[in-house]
Amino acid sequence: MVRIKEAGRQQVMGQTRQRLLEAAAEEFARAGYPGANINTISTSAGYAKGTIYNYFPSKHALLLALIDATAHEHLNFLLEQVRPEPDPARRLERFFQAGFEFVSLYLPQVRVVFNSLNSSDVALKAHIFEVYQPIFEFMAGEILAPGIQQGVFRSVEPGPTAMLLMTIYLGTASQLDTQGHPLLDPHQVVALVLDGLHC
Amino acid sequence: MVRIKEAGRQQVMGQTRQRLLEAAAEEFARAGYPGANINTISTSAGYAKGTIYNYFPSKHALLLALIDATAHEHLNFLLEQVRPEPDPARRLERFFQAGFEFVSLYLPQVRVVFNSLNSSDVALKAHIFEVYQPIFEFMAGEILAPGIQQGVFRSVEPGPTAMLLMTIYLGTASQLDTQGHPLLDPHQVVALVLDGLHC
Amino acid sequence: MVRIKEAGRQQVMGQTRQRLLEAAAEEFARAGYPGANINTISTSAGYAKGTIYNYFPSKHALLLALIDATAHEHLNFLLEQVRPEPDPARRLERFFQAGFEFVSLYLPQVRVVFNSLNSSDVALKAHIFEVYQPIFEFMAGEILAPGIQQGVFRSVEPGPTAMLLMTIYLGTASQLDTQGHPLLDPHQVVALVLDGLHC
Amino acid sequence: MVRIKEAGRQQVMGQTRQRLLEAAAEEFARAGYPGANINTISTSAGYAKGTIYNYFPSKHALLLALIDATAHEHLNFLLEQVRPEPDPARRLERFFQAGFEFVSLYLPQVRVVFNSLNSSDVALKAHIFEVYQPIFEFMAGEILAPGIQQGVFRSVEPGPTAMLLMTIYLGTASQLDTQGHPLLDPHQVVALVLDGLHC
DNA sequence: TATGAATGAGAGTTCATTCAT
DNA sequence: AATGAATGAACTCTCATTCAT
Repeated sequence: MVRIKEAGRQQVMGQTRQRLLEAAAEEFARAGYPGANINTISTSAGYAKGTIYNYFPSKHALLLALIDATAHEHLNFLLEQVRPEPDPARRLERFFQAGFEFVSLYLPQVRVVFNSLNSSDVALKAHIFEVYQPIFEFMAGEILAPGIQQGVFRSVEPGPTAMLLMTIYLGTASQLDTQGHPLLDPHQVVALVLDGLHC
Repeated sequence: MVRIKEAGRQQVMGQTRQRLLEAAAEEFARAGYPGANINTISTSAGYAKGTIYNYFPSKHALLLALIDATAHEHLNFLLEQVRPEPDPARRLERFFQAGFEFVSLYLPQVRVVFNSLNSSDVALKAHIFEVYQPIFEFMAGEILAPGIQQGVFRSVEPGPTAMLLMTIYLGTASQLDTQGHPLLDPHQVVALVLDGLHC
Repeated sequence: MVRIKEAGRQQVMGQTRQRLLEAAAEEFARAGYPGANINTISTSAGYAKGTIYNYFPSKHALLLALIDATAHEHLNFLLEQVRPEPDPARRLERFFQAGFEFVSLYLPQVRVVFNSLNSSDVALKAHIFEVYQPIFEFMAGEILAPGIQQGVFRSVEPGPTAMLLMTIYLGTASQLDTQGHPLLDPHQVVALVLDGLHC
Repeated sequence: MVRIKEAGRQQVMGQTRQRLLEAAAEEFARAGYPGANINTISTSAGYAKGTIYNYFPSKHALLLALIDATAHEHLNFLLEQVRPEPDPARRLERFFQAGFEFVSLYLPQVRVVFNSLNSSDVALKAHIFEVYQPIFEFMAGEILAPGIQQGVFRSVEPGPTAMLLMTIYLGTASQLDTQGHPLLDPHQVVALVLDGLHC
């Protein structure tokens, strides 16, 4: 019985936490981390001001938690969409397509990550690189390396090229007009990148 | 005599304004606009905290002035470096090289512009697009269009492609390690882009 | 139970608000609106400086709230003291007596209203006239008009005369020496005014 | 020659000082003493910010100088207009008429004096009473006392009654609508006061 | 005498955080 | 677990005043 109660509480807590993270993404994306208002986050999630401190010890911890959760979702989404495709060139294409789709589904979250990446907080950037490491590795190890080996891609260095592609991906996908639609067509971006990589 | 005095004062005012803009670039780049501290800007420029308000009526006006000045320098620098080269492909190459060089010379300024571009302030983004319009036009009208006409580049639409290249340029050039060196080699970026554009 | 808790909280909030309004009256009266220090108000009410912003969104909103509350008290006090008296001349007498008494009971509040009336803020003056309208109407409609009808007062125009009497009332009642005692005897003022009005 | 130069300088200084005092009256009347901006005063008088400090050592000294100059003008104006009339009742009438006229001619100046009188700065109020003493004495000694002696006025105490009348005068004369016209008709005020004083 | 760049104390206001309920 | 009144450090901005020219 205690166990059931415990489980119920955990579920409630999980739901509350989830709502708070979503509201945090919106607010951080809207105003930037320093300009974001923690009280606004809590109330726009439907709770009182103090509630958020039952889940996150500080504003900064909230940002980190949000980044971690986003990286986790990001990776899962990409792996799920891209891995079924065996061909390296098509994988790269799918990567960009799925990536653009993820951005449109999780726009505030991605903007928070992307803007944090452009901040000057060294520790924060390091943290993001760390949690995004699996995606870099996936790009380098499961897309570029096989493509080069199979003679589909030019013989580039997988590491720096993965960095370049990720930079292009995040930079282009996060350029949006006022309605939130991408300024750039993912196909166009993919075309340019693929032409640049093909043998 | 009055004229000389007047000129002297203007020079002093210009110098002060210049110093304040430089300090503002550093601080905005370091902390982002909402996190930047105006008093820090003024004092780190060597003045008392109130002095900055003799030159810029508000924090936001300071940001706009900084962006305008940067766009102006940016354009002049690129035109001066790129226009002497007649060949479109080499022009594009020089554009990226000069662009990366400008970023390394004016790193904080560029970061401010770039981060502002990723902010959610619609009016601010519109302003940036407006003052950067000449560079877009230069890329579209004096690099891409002639290249396509001369059969050097594939027949892409100059407008959107200029946008894409500018996005790639700014996105890659502003990725820097902790020492301020670019994470990505401009040659590599240019190579990818040129291969993507060539016929 | 929730209800009781809710009621308790409302009471606390009401008490805090009340204390802040009293402290505001003192400070505004002492230094005038532009010279008043909001932090002083909050701390002299026994709270930290930020607390006042939980109750009033700005210094100006605080002034308006204070004026409204004062007008409300002012009207209630006068009606309660004056209405029991049926005779118009004695009503006028009681009006001045009760008015002077109110001023001595709510000295800072009245000074704030009176000084605001002498400010150059047109919107503010209009607001005061609006919230004080019921007292003007009481004077014109329930003192002067019946008095004229009953042949006790000369046949003056109730509207402008009410304005004149209110001006004299507020002007004389708010003239106080350094100990806060009125410089002028209400009886003397009433005598002058009544002699001026009698047939 | 030196003398002439000296005289010329004095005249220039007198003119500048005069302009500054006029601008100060406008600004103090508009915004109240604490809200008034010294730089605005100097520039709206046609000088640079610093100039005013060549004439008045501080903002407060400027206020005092303005009050002194106003009291001086006020007294001269009233004496000149009222003394030619020998009859006490008509003197009182002229006093109010001339008083209202002075207010309309020197509106900002009078408002500054009147508002200063309603401030809580004890020293300031004492100063005003001191410089306005001659007007009080004129009212008591050259209007009320003769009127009582000649049996025109009721046997009131000249001192407090002078205070009452001055309060009524300043209070009613300074009530103005948004166009700067008096809310109250001086004839009406005089009628009420005279009826209250007559035997 | 007039100037205006520079100063810095101090204002109004915001908001991350605490904690008693 | 949720609340929201209270806190006070820190922020943007104002402006009386100084002083070298």
